[in-house]
Amino acid sequence: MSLLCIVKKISESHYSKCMYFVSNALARKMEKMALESWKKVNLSPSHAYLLLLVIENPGIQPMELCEELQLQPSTITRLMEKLELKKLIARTFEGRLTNVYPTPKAKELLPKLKQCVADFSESCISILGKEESLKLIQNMNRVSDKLTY
Amino acid sequence: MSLLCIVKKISESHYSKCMYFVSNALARKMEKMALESWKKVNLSPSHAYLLLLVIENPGIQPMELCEELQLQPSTITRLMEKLELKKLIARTFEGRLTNVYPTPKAKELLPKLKQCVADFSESCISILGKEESLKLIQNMNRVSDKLTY
DNA sequence: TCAATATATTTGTATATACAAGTATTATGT
DNA sequence: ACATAATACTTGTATATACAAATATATTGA
Repeated sequence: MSLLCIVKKISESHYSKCMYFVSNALARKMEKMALESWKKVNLSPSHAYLLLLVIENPGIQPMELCEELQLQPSTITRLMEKLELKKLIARTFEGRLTNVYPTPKAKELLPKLKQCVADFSESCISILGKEESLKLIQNMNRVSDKLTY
Repeated sequence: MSLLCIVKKISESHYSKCMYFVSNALARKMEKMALESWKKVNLSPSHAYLLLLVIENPGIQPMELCEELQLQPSTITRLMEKLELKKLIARTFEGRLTNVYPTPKAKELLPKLKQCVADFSESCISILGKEESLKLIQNMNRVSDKLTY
C-alpha cells in the first residue's frame, strides 16, 4: 500500500482550513516530486541543493549553507557527512571555521544537477501551470518572510 | 544555537524560486508555530489533529484517518500507538477492521484541544493578516489538489 | 593578559514521516 | 468452495530534520 491509499483531495479534508495542515501536506507532496526528479543523480533534493551551493561557491562555510538552505547547523553537518562519504565534497578546517569544496567528481556532475533542477521546475509548471506556480511561490515567500519562527 | 541562527529571509535565498524549497521551508516554520500552540496539551500537531478526529468520530477507522490527515497508514499506526500509550484513545478489532475510540480522558481534553486550534489560527492571522492567510491557504489547497503524487 | 563571552561546528538523541514487507482477514471468479 | 487477489493494518527500517549539549576556537573588556 503506497501513496495510492491517499485518494481524497486535501481541500476536502476536515482540516483544509488550517495553515499548518495544508502547508505540511503540500510540502510532503513537493518533497516526493522532488525526490523523483533527483533520482537521476541519486541524491535527495536537500543534498543536491547543498551540493549545488558548494559547486557554485567553493570554500563556502556551513553557516552560509544554513542561511541559504534555511536549515539548522546540525542538519547541514548531517547533509555534508553524506556528501563527503560519496566523495562529492571535501572539508578543510582553519580554526573554528570550515570551508567546503566540491571534488572533481562533483564538478563533473554539475550539468546533470542543473538538468534535475530544470526538470523539477518543468514538472511543476506542466502540472500547475506557469501562472499558478509563480503565484504560489511568491505567496509562500511573502508569508515565510513574515514568520520569525 | 537555535533557530536564531537562520536570519536570512527565505525570499533572499538562492532557491527562493523553487517550489520544493519554498514549500518545505514554509512547512517547517508552520510546524514550529503549531508545536508551540499545542504544547499546552503536550501533544504534537499531528497527534492533536488525529485525536480531534477520533473524538469527533468515535469508532473511526485508520483508513479514514489516512484520508483526513493525508498521511500514510504506517504513520497513522505510529501516531495511534503514542495516543494509546497516553490513554487518550482505545482500539477495538473486528476482523481486518479497526475502530478507534476516544477515552473519557480524551473527551475531557476536548475544550483545551479546540482552544489550541483557535490559538494557532489566531497566531497565523495576527502575524500574516486575515486576507493573506486565507489567500495562501486557498492557493495551497488548489495546488495540492492538482498533484497526484 | 586572561576570564568571560561569543561564534562555528559536531555529536547524541529525538520527532515526523514514509516505504516495503509482513500478517491477517475478506472478497471474487471460476 | 477454494485458490487468488484485494483490503486493512502493523512492523522493521530508513530519511529528513531538529534540539540540546559538547567541543573548539576567537573576541572582548576589565
